[in-house]
Amino acid sequence: MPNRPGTLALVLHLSKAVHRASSEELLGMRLRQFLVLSYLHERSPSRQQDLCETLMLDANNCVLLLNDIEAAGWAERRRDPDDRRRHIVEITDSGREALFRAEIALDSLEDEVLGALSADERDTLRDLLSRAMADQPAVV
Amino acid sequence: MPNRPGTLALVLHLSKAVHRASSEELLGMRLRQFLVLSYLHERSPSRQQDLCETLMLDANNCVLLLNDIEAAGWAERRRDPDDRRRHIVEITDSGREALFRAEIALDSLEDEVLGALSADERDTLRDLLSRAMADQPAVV
DNA sequence: TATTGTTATACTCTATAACTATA
DNA sequence: TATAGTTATAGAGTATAACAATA
Repeated sequence: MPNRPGTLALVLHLSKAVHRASSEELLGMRLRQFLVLSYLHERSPSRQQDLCETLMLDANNCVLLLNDIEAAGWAERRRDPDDRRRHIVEITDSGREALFRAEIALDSLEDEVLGALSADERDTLRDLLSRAMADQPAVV
Repeated sequence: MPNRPGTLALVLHLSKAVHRASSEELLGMRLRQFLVLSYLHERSPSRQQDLCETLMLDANNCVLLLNDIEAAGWAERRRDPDDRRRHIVEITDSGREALFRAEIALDSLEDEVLGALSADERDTLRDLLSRAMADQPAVV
């Protein structure tokens, strides 16, 4: 009969710890907004649909999130000329600056949350998580 | 300027993938109930307060969660004779059985979510996560 | 007076369904 | 008819404050 706290349970707990440790005040934005801008920083312009799927957001949720981000001036949406039903999302210079500041803040938060691990161990952790995520069906 | 998806962002994404992949139907209980029973399986009887702190649950949230778990017959609460303000929580045989079935289900889910990693790599991941979690301030 | 647990309440996040426009 | 995005609405999860019982 298994009993040790499983790997997935640990992932859930650590995620909760990150949510608790992060605040809008610290990042200058909400955590979910940060994740969107991080995505856009790597792939911009990007189709709204791809963004939603990769970040595992409901279509509805995605719209509301992008509304706020666009209102903050961090990204812009425009119609795809090839298929006017689609939206193309692109990060703005202001968005990159906000993202940069948030990343600095998140680095210090990472020191806090992963303080028990050495630099090498954090690299290992990151590599393992990255490969696990790449295999997720929802991710494009 | 940093740009790679950070380790913490990966933790958040993987956590979301776990939430998405798990269902009450699959586990026979809710994910949050599973986490409580897992805790109790290791430390039972346990003070309600300790349980709340370790699982990073609000006092309120903890009460509601334990209400449901107790109603399902998976755990019991009783007053602490030494301090009648406190509650002692103890898992029941029925709770252990339900936990066991859920763990079996979660194992297959782990295969799904961590399918990209070898057994050794999963052990490494579990070790790193476990040590990171042990260092969290909220955890008793 | 301080603490543990509970209740009441509201807020955030997420999910479902119906609607608009484009194809 | 089908799809991308939006809107409206409800549900789940979480947080805040007031309360009761006990110390």
